[in-house]
Amino acid sequence: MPAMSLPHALLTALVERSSSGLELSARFDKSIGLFWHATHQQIYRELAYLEQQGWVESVAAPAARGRKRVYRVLPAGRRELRRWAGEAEDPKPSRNDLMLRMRAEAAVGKTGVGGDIERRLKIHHERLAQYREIERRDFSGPGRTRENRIQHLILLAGIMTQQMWIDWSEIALQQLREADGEDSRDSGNGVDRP
Amino acid sequence: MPAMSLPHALLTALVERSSSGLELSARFDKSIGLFWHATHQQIYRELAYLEQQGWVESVAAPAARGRKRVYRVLPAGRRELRRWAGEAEDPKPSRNDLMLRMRAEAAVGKTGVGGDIERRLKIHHERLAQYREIERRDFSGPGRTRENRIQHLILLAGIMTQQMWIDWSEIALQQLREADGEDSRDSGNGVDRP
DNA sequence: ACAACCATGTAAGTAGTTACATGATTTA
DNA sequence: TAAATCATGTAACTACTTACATGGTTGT
Repeated sequence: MPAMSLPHALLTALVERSSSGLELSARFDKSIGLFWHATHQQIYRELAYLEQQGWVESVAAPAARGRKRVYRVLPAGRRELRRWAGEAEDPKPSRNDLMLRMRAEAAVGKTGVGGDIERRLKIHHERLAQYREIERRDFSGPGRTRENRIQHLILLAGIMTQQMWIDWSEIALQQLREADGEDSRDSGNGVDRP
Repeated sequence: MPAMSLPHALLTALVERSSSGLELSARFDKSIGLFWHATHQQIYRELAYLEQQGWVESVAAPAARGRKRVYRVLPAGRRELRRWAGEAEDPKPSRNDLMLRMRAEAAVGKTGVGGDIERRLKIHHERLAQYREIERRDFSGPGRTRENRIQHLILLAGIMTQQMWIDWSEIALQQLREADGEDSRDSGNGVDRP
């Protein structure tokens, strides 16, 4: 059986709250968006699939505008979600194009990849600040329910990921500066590996 | 213009050493494999594309078996690789299905996701040990060339990633055990956030 | 001559992205 | 009544995966 992550991610979001496609699309980026992304086109396609499987039902939104439809999870959908969540799967090597560019730089010489690392460093700092703010807002009191703890753990994974790339970027920039410096003069600075 | 990461990853691997498709496929997993994966089917397809672009040329392997062809990067390929490596691109939120399953567990109750975290913890430990071994073998002397430093940085990113998931997994398992414990009795253990 | 393996591929399907189309409601 | 924006979709494409096919070489 294939992985089918996206349909189950949507099922989860709909268990948390029944929504229309566009509402889902907006909520998706803010919550699950830390570790998965989907465009609205994909979401509409998958919603049709969920309904065809009998996992959700949809009704035209009452007293609402246009063609809006609200999707609601059915018991069969909850069962399916529980089944899927218990499945085991190996962690996939995450694709990272920066690492490919690094390797290309190693192979063919200076290409300016350092500039991109600086750009990304800023982005990771911004995201970290955002996540810390969410943590302060939603997970600082003694909320202690199982659900609350798990959601905090997911956010924590996001925080740790951003922090890791910040640490790595700073080491990388320092190493690249040093390598460039040694080309001209001044070799022998104290450099320690992390 | 699309990202086109895979063709450029292959170009990089071929700059490092001219190879046949199957050799590439094997080398790929060991080096670039930390941050990208590709099946041999994909690789053959992309090799045909690289040749069609005039970035590589291939010759029937001399004194070799069967239909084996060896691919070699042309000057235009090097130029293209340098151009691509200097491009800027935002870090993509890495897709992580475990985080989806966590969120599903938060939404519909206990599903046994903890068992999978334990399984993954072992896998991350194994990978970390492997990477540390590579580090010891290939990057422990004072190799100090720019190329050597960059390749070490890529490996370092792999090491830091594994370490991060080990740290996270241990926190997560502890939190899940606590949440389960508090359901029955014994609430109030000293728990600190990292 | 047969098994094991080296080497390259085709076909079909799943997943994700980009560009564009369409109509309905609200706001200026 | 025009612009903005809400809401849902289609079409075409790129990227990746899984299953299978085919022929050549080496070892027994």
